[in-house]
Amino acid sequence: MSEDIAPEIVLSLEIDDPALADRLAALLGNIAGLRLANPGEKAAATIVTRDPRIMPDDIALTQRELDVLALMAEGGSNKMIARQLNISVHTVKFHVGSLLDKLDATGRTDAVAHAARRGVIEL
Amino acid sequence: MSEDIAPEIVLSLEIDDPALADRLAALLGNIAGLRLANPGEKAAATIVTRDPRIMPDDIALTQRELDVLALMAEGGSNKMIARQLNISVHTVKFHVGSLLDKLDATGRTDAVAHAARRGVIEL
DNA sequence: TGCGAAACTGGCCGGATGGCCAGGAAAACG
DNA sequence: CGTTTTCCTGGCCATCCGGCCAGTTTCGCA
Repeated sequence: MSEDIAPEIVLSLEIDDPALADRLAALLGNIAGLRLANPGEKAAATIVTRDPRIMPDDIALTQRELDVLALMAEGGSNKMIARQLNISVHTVKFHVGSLLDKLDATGRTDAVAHAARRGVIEL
Repeated sequence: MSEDIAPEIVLSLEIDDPALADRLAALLGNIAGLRLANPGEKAAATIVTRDPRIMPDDIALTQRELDVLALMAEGGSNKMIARQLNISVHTVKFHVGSLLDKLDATGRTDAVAHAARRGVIEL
């Protein structure tokens, strides 16, 4: 009988789907040694949905665009990216333009943010 | 269409701390309507640890810098940010400069990426 | 009361960025 | 073979970005 301390594990929920969130909350609501976090409370762990938001086919990124995008996320300038990929700055600009278009972004920063949100890249 | 009455929720664990992972696995192991994912199995949700990588005090961001940073992450240009915050473009540049310095970033895109990685902002 | 930090503003300028134009080369596919 | 897609390159140019200089105001705190 280890009746010493009750190391209650606090879990927080970050689930978009309301139905799933409700079911999880109901299942986890009354388990000994486990508790759901109150709003604002810091939790030991978080339950999240790992839904890789799927990219519509019509805005699928080409391999080269993914290459450029990855280097953009590392803070690389067009010149640096060009050197990395052994292509000209013009070509980098071309791919960046396509990325801005496909990701519906206003600039390279927005493009990286959008891509990260969609799970296309991992920061 | 025969729909299951008891749609088992499959959860996967992504916990670094072995002790915490074990305790969670034990607690969640025998709950009706809930199951832990087998290796490779895709889960409805994932339990992760949210370690908010703490920002060293010497590079703590001021409130205004956080304001600017948030708008940067939305893809805002200096001009747009200036309008949003009712300050001049010069002031925005001033804060952006501080952010690049504190976040050790080469540009605004890199700054947003760094901030997101450190958990300073949420994309 | 004085001092420092934060916020704010300005000018200047080299370089980066993004949009537009126009093409060429190679591979896949019907 | 012709067509499409992807990748690649160039020029031109308006705008944006970021770094440098210098300044004022406001606020909290010693």
